[in-house]
Amino acid sequence: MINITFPDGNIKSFNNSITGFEVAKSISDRLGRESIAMELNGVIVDLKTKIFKDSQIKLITINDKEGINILRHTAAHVMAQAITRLYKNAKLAIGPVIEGGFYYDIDMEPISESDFPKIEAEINKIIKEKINIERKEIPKKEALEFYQGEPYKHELISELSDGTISIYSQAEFTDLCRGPHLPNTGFVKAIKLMKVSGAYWRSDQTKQQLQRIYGTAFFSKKELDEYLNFLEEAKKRDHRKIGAQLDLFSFHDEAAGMPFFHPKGMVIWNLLLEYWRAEHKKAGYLETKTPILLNRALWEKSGHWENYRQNMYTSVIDDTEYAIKPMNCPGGMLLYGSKNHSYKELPIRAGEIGLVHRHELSGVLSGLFRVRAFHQDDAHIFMTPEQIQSEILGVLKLVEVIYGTFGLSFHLELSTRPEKSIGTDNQWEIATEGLKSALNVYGKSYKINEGDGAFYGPKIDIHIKDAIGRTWQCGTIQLDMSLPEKFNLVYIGQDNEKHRPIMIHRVIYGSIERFLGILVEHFAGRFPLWLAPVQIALLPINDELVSYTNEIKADFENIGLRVEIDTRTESLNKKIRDAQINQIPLIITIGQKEMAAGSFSIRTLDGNIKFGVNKNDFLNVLLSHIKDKKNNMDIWETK
RNA sequence: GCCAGCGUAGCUCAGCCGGUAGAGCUACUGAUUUGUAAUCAGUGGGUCGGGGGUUCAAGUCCCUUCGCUGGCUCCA
Repeated sequence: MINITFPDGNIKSFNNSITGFEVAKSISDRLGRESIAMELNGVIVDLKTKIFKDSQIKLITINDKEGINILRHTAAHVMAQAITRLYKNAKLAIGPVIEGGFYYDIDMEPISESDFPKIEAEINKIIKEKINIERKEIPKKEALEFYQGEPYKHELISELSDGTISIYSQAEFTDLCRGPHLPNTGFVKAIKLMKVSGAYWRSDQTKQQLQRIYGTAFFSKKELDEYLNFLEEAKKRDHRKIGAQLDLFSFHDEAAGMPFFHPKGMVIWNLLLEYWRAEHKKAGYLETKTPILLNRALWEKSGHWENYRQNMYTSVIDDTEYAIKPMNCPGGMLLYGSKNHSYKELPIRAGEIGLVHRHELSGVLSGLFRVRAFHQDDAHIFMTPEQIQSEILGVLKLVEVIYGTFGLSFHLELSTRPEKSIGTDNQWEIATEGLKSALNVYGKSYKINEGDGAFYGPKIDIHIKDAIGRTWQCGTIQLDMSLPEKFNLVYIGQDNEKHRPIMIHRVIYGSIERFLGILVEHFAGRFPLWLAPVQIALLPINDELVSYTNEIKADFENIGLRVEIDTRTESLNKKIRDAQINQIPLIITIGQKEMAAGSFSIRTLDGNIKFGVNKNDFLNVLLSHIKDKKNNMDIWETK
């Protein structure tokens, strides 16, 4: 007899070599049906694993978080099985679980999404068959022999340490796998192939290109549908689509990856910068501007010519080579170096809305999210080592204020020294500790990415979370120990000696283009009043009211509101519809009643209408809503 | 840059096995003067992404090039 301890502390006795499944069934039929794996003494294993000694177990059911990864892992096997049935020459590489689903890299003839129905039909057949999934452990030697005809598996196994190797079989299909897996294929209730793309074996361009087939799987059709709805929702928010609909920006073949901003897009752009400037001024920043085109000698000095050359646009002018800046920092270094600095001046916080160009690979361009020309809301802070902590804290506080205004929450990640890096151990120590202590004082928990820092210094990355839960890295704070050295930047200390300043690069919006794109998706095109390109649509209900409505328009414009009047000879319904489609937050219809009473009927984007609103009451509410940069669309809400 | 898919009017899309391009919306014109999500009628608008080829004939087939989409890779 052995004793099994459950998470709630209960202990039950069972016969030796009982399996997890039998334990589950002994508790309840339902648990027997819904359990798919178990945590045995802290390790997640198959439900069929036999238990030989007193153990702690936690059953994992289809309702547990761990369950979904096991499911998707099995789903990847089921997909691979279906493909090997349909494509006899297919050679399997790897098939991991990823966020939102799984993929399998397979060496096979190129396929397209039109092949999916056929594969899915085979997958569903395998699921219906409820094929038992068996784990076997065999010596490495035997595994190598078994996978003689599968070059990728063979390579993977040969790299494993000697000893036994686990393989999983379901009917004629066997795959090298650590596991665990579902008890049988019938547990995969809802599976869908998502997309296919090329991927290199081991991500190496010189190696064989494989077909990477993506899929996702859930324990129920309902969850799958919910997930597909989420993707649908994300698609609806696509800034490329909304940007065109709302006439914010466009792209043209003549300048691939370089956005053109339309007047309405520029309204948002300018408001973002206006706000940025106001907050930075409060935080003690100065604003600077450096040229876009700088000669080769500068880029050689900064190291970009050597390290970043393939991303830089270059040109020859009067026999001299020039490069269009991909980063603002070298220009910023020249600015600092253009005069002497005393320790009394430090910290110097020099902001720059800098236009940079980077020649990104054609395949990676994507709307405003990945462009070849963009503006960074850059700033270089020059300081003494003692000021690191307070300066980092200052940036974090600014980040909090600015993101908060848009209703974006965020989390922090610290990246430390990578293998390939410059600088001394001591410098890295000071810099990394400086960042850490600032983060600790700031008090928000953060994630550490060991070895993920820039070659010139450690950094803090700031990831924001949008309205539908997606995260985006926007802000970053990078300590740079290299550039001040290369440009021989100094300040005169209290000791009357020259000292090397510590420098940080930091951005908050990151790329203004990209941040604007994120905001489009975050708000789904429904910008809060303070940001809306057009805040109010004025709709006279007939031609006789046009001149009175124009007077109101002039009044509104005089107090700084952005207003459009719709004088087309269309029905009121049509005008309302168009204003709503254009996401104009407030629609004011002007009829004889309003003109007589001097009041407004105000319709908001949610379709609610308030009739007979007093003009001054309305303006008071409206102006304070805008001034406070409120995110809620309901201007009548007081908080 | 690599793989796959796509590119027809300002927008969304149709166009079969090759036979010489079509709808809705938009724009414009006219009528209608509208009370909270599409009034009616008419007119205009396309070197079918560019170049080359096959063919009596190419939006349709082939090659090439540019761009877009999804990935890979890169970047961080």
